[in-house]
Amino acid sequence: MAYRATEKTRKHKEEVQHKILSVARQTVAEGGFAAVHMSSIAAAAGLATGTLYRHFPSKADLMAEVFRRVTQREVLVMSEIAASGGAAAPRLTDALEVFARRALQSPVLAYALIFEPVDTLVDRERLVFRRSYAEVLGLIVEDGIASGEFPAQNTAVVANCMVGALAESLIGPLADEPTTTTGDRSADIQAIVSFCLNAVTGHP
Amino acid sequence: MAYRATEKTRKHKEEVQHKILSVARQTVAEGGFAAVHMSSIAAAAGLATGTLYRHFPSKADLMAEVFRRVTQREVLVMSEIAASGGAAAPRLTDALEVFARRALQSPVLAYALIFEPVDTLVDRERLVFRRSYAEVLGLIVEDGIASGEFPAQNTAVVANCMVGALAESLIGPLADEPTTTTGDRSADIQAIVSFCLNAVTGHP
DNA sequence: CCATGATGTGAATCCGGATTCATTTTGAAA
DNA sequence: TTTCAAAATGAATCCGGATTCACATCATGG
Repeated sequence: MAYRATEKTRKHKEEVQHKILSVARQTVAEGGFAAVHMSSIAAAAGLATGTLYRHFPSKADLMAEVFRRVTQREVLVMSEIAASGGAAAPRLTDALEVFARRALQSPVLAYALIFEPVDTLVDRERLVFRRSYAEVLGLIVEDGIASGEFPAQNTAVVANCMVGALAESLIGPLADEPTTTTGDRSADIQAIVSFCLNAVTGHP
Repeated sequence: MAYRATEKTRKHKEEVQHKILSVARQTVAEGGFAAVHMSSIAAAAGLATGTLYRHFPSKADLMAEVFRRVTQREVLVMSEIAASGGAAAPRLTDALEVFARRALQSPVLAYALIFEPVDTLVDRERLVFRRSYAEVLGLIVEDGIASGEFPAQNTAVVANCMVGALAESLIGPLADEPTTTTGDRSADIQAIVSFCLNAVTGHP
């Protein structure tokens, strides 16, 4: 026995992985998944192409990992808001608004996470991602129903509808190449939020 | 001068093009865009691969054309319903229901048209497609506002929200491999329709 | 029947980026 | 210092389907 992994080694390995993921994340945030190439990631991370494969079995896996990390953060932000106490309606409003504001803040990333075609592995993660959002929103709606704020309704479907409404109306338009200059977007946010609130609040 | 295109020739050319488009459409309907290969299209149409390129400059163009034709039909169906007379609310209901029913009738095609990643050219068409749907729905909402059935609202955003809600809640779930066996889907349709109607009808 | 250009053919080529792997470098222990 | 194994390297390879193209066939008008 003349070699054994040690603390230092392990730490270094972790750092490298982190570096790779970080560079990849940034690349995605700037140019979407389409802009990601193993060679450029390697270059930007100060590594050789082959080295990436010491840490990730394939580009698809790397992309999936990046996706997972970014979306986890996003969902966390929303779920924290959802978990805050108080009436359901304002919580729902807040949750929807956060989604919207964050999306408009980093449109490229938002587009990448919600719509951009990548590959099967990432698409699978995307499903999880969307479902997570739906779950968070669904929980709020359930609370509202329990407390009598909202009428009874199919929370699963309703939650999906809200996710779809947000995605389509906010990010869909971003699919056009040039990010349309805006500011009146905040008006859009209002419209979307009241759309969803009306829908959930219903009226007998 | 020893050759000139004639009626017969032109007709034949058209037939071949039609055949190609038809075969391609069917392939997409059965297996999505992923299942389309120039070679198999050619084989199924009884042609050589190269022949396809006599009629379409590239696979992307062929796909885009297929997409365009199929979606035109779809939008037409909905817009006819939208244009029928009567109050806005029932028209909106009908329009949404038609979308839903058709989507569930051919899930693979619906997924292909709404979500499946293909290529830039098709993605551009998809944008047009979605916008067309939104326009149709938006017109109904405008009618409703004009007639006092619905309160004033941002019709453009609202229309997008409805398209998103439909897409996400109906077709999103279809992204899972095995088309989940169903029947209770019609319950989902009801939930989606009332979601949208509540949203648009609002409540003072 | 001939000349001409359109149309059809399908095997060979192209393509661009992911992936591999023989080689070199580095770190650990003895 | 030496030896073993992990880690790094990056040029060469691989890949699979779109695309091309040299050649054959067909339709047209003379």
